[in-house]
Amino acid sequence: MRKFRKIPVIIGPTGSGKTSVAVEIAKEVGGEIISADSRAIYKGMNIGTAKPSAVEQGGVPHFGLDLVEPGERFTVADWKDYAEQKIKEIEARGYLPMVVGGTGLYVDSLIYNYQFNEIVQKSYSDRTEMSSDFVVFGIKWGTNELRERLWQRIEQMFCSELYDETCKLVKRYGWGSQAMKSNIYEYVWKYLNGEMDLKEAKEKAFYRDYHLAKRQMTWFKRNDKIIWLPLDQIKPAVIKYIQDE
RNA sequence: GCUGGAGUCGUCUAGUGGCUAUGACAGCAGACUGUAAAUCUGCCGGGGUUCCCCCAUCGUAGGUUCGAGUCCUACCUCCAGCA
Repeated sequence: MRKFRKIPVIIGPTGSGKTSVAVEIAKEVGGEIISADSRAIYKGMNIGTAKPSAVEQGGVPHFGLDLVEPGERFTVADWKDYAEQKIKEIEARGYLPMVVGGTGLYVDSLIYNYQFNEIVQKSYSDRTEMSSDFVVFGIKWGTNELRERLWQRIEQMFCSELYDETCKLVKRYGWGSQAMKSNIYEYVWKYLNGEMDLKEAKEKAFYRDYHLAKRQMTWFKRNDKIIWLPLDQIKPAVIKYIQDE
């Protein structure tokens, strides 16, 4: 059994290509993926959250998907406990845990070992050094390239499967939960109801995505230990890092 | 060609004689340790010594007025209707 010294973490804004590159790496090094994504935890939200499909998972075990129903309470603290548990389990089986996702708060709760015992307002400046158990790789894109990718993704997403998914979600959960309101489902629904034309719905969905990507980048900028690389250099860099250990 | 309507920031928009030209979207930057794809903040005509100061600005050019985005005249552009 091989013992890895550090757990690779792959982060990046939405639409940066985390999922596919992580799966490729996992296949080569015997990895299993823990998703750090606050939307992928919800059952029934698949296309609209760009959750990796069975095909996209490519046989690599994924954790952190479909944990709760929309509207159910699931906090950072819950996610941190879950992720730590999974890391132990995966390592016990002799595989490499990989943390992959764009929810900065989730990732930081793990790599900075946030304590949630008591509810105290803390800030970024209060936190301690990043844990040496992890190495963080960030997928870097130029503004225009990322915008183009996000737009392409929106164009592909708007299809009958997404419409079906939206209708099911609305019927089952309504609009009460934050999970529903925060997504592109709102615009899909308005389009389906004739409140927006297709162009407008896609535009709004795109802006929501892009704004999210910007906020994610603002968050990640605080961590100067992140190794930023273009998408096509992530895989070789991560594999080299693992093999050199 | 005639008649009517309209031209305000990248886009849409408020404004009908009075202090500093609204608001939204987009854009930029930032905060954020218990639902974070959430929530929240600043900038957003140009320049500077940036809690302040200077200059510019509502299609263009004039005019009326103490004072004009607002009223008047001409011209330009767009839209609608009539020819």
